[in-house]
Amino acid sequence: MVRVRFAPSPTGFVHVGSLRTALYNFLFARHHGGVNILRIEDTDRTRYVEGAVENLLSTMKWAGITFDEGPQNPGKFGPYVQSEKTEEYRTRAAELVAKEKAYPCFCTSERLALVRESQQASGIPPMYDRHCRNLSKEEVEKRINAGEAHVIRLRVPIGEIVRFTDEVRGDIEFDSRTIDDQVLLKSDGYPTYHLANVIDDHAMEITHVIRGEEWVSSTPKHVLLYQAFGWTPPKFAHLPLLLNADKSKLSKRQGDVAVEDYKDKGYLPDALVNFVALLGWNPSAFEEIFTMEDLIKGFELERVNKGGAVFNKEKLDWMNSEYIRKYSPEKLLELVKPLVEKKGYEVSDDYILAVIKLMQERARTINDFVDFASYFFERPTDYEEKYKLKHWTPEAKERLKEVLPEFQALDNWTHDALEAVIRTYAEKNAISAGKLIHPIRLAVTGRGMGPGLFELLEVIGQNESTSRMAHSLEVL
RNA sequence: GGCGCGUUCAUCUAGCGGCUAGGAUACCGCCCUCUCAAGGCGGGUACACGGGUUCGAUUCCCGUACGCGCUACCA
Repeated sequence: MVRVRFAPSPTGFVHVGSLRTALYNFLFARHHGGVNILRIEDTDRTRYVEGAVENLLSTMKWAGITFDEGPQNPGKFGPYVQSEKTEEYRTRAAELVAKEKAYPCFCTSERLALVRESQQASGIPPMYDRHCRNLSKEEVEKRINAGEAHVIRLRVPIGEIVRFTDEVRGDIEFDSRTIDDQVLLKSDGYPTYHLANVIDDHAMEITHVIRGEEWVSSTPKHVLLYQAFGWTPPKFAHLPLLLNADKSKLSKRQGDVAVEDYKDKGYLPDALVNFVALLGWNPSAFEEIFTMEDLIKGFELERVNKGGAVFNKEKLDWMNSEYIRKYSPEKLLELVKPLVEKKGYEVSDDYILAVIKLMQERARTINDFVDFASYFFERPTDYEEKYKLKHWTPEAKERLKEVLPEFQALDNWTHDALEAVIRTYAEKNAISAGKLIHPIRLAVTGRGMGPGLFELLEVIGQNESTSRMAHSLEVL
């Protein structure tokens, strides 16, 4: 039975890279009919952020990623929050000390800093100098009894090659002399990631550890821990990193990295999930739009790429617009309506629906429906300069002045009727219809692009449209 | 610096010894057209480099270069 876990630290927002890791775990579990587990790794009390867990939960729900076991729905392997089981980590650490696989270390952070400094100065790789590795039992006991602060470190064996097989990268090996005597239990009594992670993965019977590439270097430490405990390690799969445009690890400094940012900007969960799924993995040579079911069906660890993937926002935009086009107007209404209300526009659902139908093919995000197309909801306050220069000529103004009464007098305000008015006028005056269409678009929307003018006028309505035209003739 | 991982168009990728190296996004033309978008048609751009192995390497092996990750009592 496949059992995988997503194990984030509640330190704030959910990174899109974390979203992908969570997604791959989810897809893998579902593909194999296995169990997807959520575990909160909150062993660093200094980085804990209030509300982060709630935010995580709602983000996962938004993205459509579900968990079979976790803090919200505990299975029999709980607790699923690491800070709730510190006692066990301490017991386990003591067990390793008793087996001489780990040892107490009394070095102060000041001494550690000094050691590191001098190592770096002389060009030696900065590692713990194992100062406390061979303290006598008596001395250790004495100092502990005296209440001296200490940590527990892993006693890394000397002269061994530590190997593991990565499901996406193949065999990887490390010389144990390059592995630090890692701290397992901090002086505050909390475990480090390495200890807690190994204990929990074993306790929760995790079969596959699917996580980001940044963990490759610490995997030998984990392998050593499994050995020290006498446990069989799970399989490891390290995912390629998500990258900035400059190929560095995707970071906040260079753009949006929080899933919440994308949500707020009007991206659909389906689109973001689809997009992020394809960063590092591809089920097909031709298709690119996949439902969650498609993704589950096609997901294979073997097809995961090794190289990092640049998070290419333009492609996300394209994918998002694909989804917007695919959705029904009614479904979009549910998403657009809250935005309309937030802006304080008072319009009917039917009105919003009409706007959606005109904008659906043009919108890249849900926010476009109210931002980009704001002229459906309020009179434009500024007019696109370039377009104005080109189309708002004295001649155009004269012609608009001439046809305006016809618009005002029109008794069936439909796009057909509107088109007839404009085309007839154009024909009569031997000008192209565009000579009238462009200035009117500018007068009514302030913009140089958008849906067809007749449809647009029909939606905006006779009163509002004609009043905007009259207004423009005065101010422009 | 040390260790590890990686490298096909600008970007995401297909390719698992023999292909005119395919698709998508972006970009550029043309068509459609009231603008934009969509759609249709077309276009340019890639196997990091050097050695092997082989009848034949994008594909296998070894180097080099470059990039990235890790190098905390953070995860």
